[in-house]
Amino acid sequence: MDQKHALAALGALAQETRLELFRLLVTCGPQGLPAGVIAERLGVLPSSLSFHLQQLTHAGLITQRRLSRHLIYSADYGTMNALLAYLTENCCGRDAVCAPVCDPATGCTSAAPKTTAA
Amino acid sequence: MDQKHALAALGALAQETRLELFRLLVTCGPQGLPAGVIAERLGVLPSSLSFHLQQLTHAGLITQRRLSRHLIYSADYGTMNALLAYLTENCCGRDAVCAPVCDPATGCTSAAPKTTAA
DNA sequence: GCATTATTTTTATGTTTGTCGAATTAGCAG
DNA sequence: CTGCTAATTCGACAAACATAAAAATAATGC
Repeated sequence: MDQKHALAALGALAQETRLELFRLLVTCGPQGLPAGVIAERLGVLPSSLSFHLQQLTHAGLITQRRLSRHLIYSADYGTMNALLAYLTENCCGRDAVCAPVCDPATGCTSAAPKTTAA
Repeated sequence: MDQKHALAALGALAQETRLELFRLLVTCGPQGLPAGVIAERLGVLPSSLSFHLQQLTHAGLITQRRLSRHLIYSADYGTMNALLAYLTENCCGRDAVCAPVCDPATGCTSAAPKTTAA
């Protein structure tokens, strides 16, 4: 992740509706939610939601897929992890990065795997 | 961290100068840097820098202390960690939080210690 | 007290951003 | 093709934001 992408991601998250929306999708995992359900849950007009979904999508924080008439949105954990890594890069003057790794496949583990060595 | 504070932090970071500034301070550790040095390094006018320092301070991402005539700014790792935790809360539908822990005292370790020692 | 350096506050301006309602595209069923 | 639902795009307006120059505050040393 470079500065440009980090700024896009941070800018996308720095808004009430979008932050709620992203956190909602984060808890839903790769399964995601259709736009209509999201609009209802957040209590936001469809046109507004569409605007915010676009911002998050453009920032790479969420992805879209179609299921019949519905558009399903889900969080992009890769971008999320990259953003966290960018923010914590070289923290405390070290070469290390104290970033988490949220991987829905492995069940949301932190940076250091407990048993399986890389 | 609640939504209000998270929004303040994200909004503060969602700006080129401030993101650079924060990352600079993150790499400097608790020691921090005086405002003048930061202004020179980032190539921004003192008045602009002051504005951005205020935004970051108000968001709780950095702290200020005086050293003679200089005002020294340093990153607030506690707020940073809280923000990362907020973003990753209940990820993948679990109760867990895959948040990192950046602690300058212990050397910026991730949630799980890097070596075998617990 | 007065000059000097370090930093902040103020004021003004141009740009970006969020919201809402209406119109539009997209897919599906009869 | 017509109707129906799901979601997006468009257009206009108010609000929030970043920037720069100038004035003001704060601490230090003579």
